[in-house]
Amino acid sequence: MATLADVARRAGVSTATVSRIINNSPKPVADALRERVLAAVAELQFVPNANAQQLARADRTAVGVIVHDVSDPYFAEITRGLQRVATDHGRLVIICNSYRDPERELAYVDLLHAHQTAAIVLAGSGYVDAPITARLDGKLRLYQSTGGRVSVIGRHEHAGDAVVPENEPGGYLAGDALYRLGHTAIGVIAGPRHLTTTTDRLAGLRRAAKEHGHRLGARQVVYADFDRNGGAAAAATLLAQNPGLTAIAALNDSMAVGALACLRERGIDVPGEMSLIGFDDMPISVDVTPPLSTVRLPLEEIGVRAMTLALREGDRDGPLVEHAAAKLVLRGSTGAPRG
Amino acid sequence: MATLADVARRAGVSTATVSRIINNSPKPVADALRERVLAAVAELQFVPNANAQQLARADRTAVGVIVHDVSDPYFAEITRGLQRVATDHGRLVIICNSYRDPERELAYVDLLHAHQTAAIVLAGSGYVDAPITARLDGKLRLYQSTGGRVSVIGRHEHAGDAVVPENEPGGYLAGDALYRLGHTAIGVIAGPRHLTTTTDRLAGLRRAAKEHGHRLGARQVVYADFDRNGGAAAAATLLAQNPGLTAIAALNDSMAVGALACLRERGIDVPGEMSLIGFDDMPISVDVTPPLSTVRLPLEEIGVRAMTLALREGDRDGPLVEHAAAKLVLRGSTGAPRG
DNA sequence: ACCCCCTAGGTAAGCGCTTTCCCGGCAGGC
DNA sequence: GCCTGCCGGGAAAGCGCTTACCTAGGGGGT
Repeated sequence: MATLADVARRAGVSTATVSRIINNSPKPVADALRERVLAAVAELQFVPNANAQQLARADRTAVGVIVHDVSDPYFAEITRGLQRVATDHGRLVIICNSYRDPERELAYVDLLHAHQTAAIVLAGSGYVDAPITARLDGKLRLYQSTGGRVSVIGRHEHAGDAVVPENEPGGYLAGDALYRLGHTAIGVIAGPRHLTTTTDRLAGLRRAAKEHGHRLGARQVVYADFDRNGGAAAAATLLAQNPGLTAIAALNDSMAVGALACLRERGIDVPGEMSLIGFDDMPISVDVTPPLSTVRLPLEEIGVRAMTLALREGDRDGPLVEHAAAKLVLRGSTGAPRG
Repeated sequence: MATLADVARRAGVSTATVSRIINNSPKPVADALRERVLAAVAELQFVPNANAQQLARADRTAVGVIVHDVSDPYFAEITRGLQRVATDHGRLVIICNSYRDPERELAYVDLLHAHQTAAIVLAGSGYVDAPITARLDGKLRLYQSTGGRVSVIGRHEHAGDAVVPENEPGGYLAGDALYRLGHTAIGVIAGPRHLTTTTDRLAGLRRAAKEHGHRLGARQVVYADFDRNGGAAAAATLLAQNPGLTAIAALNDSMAVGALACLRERGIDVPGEMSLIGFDDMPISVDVTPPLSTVRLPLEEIGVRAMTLALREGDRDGPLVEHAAAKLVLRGSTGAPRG
């Protein structure tokens, strides 16, 4: 492990000179020296210790990202946007998966704080639980008070900037579309109860129901895990609990795909006998049969905007909140109920 | 930004004592003091500076992961396995996306080296280009010489441990299956030319062709970008260049899905008029219509094994190389050629 | 010819921790 | 009652860098 001092000794100069050269600081250095030092760096294969650099400079370079799970396409797409912007700014990104565990999320905030990251981006961490939210908020504020920036994707109930996807309006869009088509018996495949993404989207659906003179009864809503198999199981439950069902709204596309598989298995034609609508507009939605009607959220763009906020200089104008609009995308999985 | 010294002052003890307490070092400390210090830590909301800790301790904690793109389902699944193991070991994971750019990959190796990560896991970085491979190898060796561990997913041509997916045998499996069904005019949608994943899988396909008394001509192989749209475009090219084609092998499932979309668009029945086989067995493969025949690679398990290797203590027995077997999965997208 | 100032490089003081070494005091053994 | 040994705690030396400050020359202006 060659150090700066080794290089300095080798080149016969002081460590200050070496430091200046490798950081190409504005201070002028004679070409001869520069060459000699660079040669020494190469010979010794010197790689500066980033920890020492950060400590000495007191600057913050990397940015931390906490998501539920990068392997979930929803977060994968957001992450892609986050990464792109960070990379453009020459920032290293540290990605942490919380796996929807609030405690793990809290631990990661501490960790990223301890590592002096320049910013923390939280994606998808809207918890219904108030104590959790308060603790998270406390940690984030502390982090901010030491100079860190925070940017949240989801409900804006934390310190820091936010880009909030229109989940409630999106839910409304889905419900409204179904009711307009003439459906009256609608089943909902919801996500985990403790996430605001679930409660918000569901609230939108309920608003649409009300507006059309209906309501969603307890057995019309089944909670699942935001993944394909959860969706398939929930669809089965829904079918069993609601004999006259003509439409299903899933709160994300993964679950909708699972529901579709369940329906196919039972020989229920979509959209002939059952309409199905998803949420998010994942890339795969267009490739299933029939292609999935859904509510589109500009995920990658959300990531881009969140990282842009996280990297902006100065927050003199206080926290910024941006909204990302939901848009209805009608494809082949929805239609009017049969006669 | 409260520091250790602040806490010490506040509690009226030396920094050494505070350090011992927060790290609960084996050295005994009187309970009264401990309480006082802990109280001070809480009041000041002290969060230790991880950079300073790493510098002082000279230990390595985080582990770095370099993948092409986490938002690609292939890498998402591998990453999930990597993460799980790392988390179980209490390690922070730093994920870096190289976007298949060798230069960026090299830069990331330096970066992770500089940050004193305990290990670097490289996923998917098999480049056909020899100079690139050599440079990568040089950097990895240097990193190893300073105590870092390296673990590679893919061809084993680097220093360090490796888990190598059986790409060539997998390609053979796909080709063999097609020829056995009676196909003779087979088109191939390959990945980027500069990746060994492409060349290895293609080599397997060629071996199968040869064994069955055929060969793959230049216009039977089209290179694309390992993504859906690349696959769709390649399928169109293949169709145009090979009038009598009865089967297509795509070198990954994303491209196969794209090809499927292309065929559907043109009203070509799968598998009636055209058989299609993919590679990887992505989660979505079972949800398209018809479900995709493919070659399964245990991706998450590959991730698990790679991280396990990366985290193992001591390498007294030299680098370890493990293989991950490919397995043929026949579903609905393949059949015998029509009459 | 003198002075001043600018330039190139070195010296050394940190950055926030950890840890070795040392010291004072107490208990126990003889 | 004195010495030994142990225990709790502090002082201080780093870890590998950066950078403010200082110094020694050398060139130009008058």
